[in-house]
Amino acid sequence: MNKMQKEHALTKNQQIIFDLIDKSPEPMKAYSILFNVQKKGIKAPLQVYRALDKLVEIGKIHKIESRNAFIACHNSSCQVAKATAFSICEICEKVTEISSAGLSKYLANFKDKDGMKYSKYNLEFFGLCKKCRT
Amino acid sequence: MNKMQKEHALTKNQQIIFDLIDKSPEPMKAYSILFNVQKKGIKAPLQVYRALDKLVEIGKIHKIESRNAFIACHNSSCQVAKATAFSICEICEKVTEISSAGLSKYLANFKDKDGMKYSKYNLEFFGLCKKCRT
DNA sequence: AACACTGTGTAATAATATAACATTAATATA
DNA sequence: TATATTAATGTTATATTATTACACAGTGTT
Repeated sequence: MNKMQKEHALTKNQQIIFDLIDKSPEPMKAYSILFNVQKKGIKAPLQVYRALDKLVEIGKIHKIESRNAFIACHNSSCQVAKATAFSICEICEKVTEISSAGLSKYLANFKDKDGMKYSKYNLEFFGLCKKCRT
Repeated sequence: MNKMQKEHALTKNQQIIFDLIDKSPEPMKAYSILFNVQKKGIKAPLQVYRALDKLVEIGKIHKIESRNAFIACHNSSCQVAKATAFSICEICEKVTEISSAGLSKYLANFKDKDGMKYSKYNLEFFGLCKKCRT
């Protein structure tokens, strides 16, 4: 734990929404989040989207782009959301964050034809999970 | 050209929409497509989405998930949309399809912790393009 | 105090995508 | 040829996802 890397204190709305996503076994969609936090006083879509934007920015959650849904980061080293990879089951829609040193190293070092390197990426793998394969 | 691999004949709507996307120097969004083809008799969003779905399915176009936009496939070998990679400039939004044998081989062979292999994936790299870097 | 910055609350609306139903065209097979 | 089947179309309405615009509150500076 680096003291310089101050733990980002969440605001009330951010904390409520992060807790909900973090508890969820599956990615949550914005309006489903909204529905679930209305009893806590968060009434409008914008309140949800603002918290989501911030949580994504600081790397506490990730957006699954192909599903328009959000998942808590389970990659402890992930302070900033800049290099993400997921596996997605096309039947049950289970999503798992992939943390593979080899993969992240390969992608972080990947250069395109012009020799350009990219520090930020998002990768989504699709297939069938163990359960759904049987 | 394999005779068994019949060239998919596009229907009228599919052809109109493919031509438009193919001509476009940048990814196009569904409602922008709709606006542009209304003079050709395509009047409703659903007509556009149906054509887009089919075109994606047969690999003639790809969806840029992080942008909700569509780009024509420029990877001649891409008969089916199952393994895609793009670079996206965060300033000018220029999108380029990456065709790297090394990358696609690496990803096609990637196994997660459970030994699971995925035949389908989508990868989006973010950064600054040449022009925007200067 | 004045200012900048971040977050909040609220209403309205924009942008993206699908459901449901009726019809027509294309393909296949009896 | 007839008929069954599948894929595509046309249309209306609606669902889902996300942002704009504006007013205000808290915190930390200068």
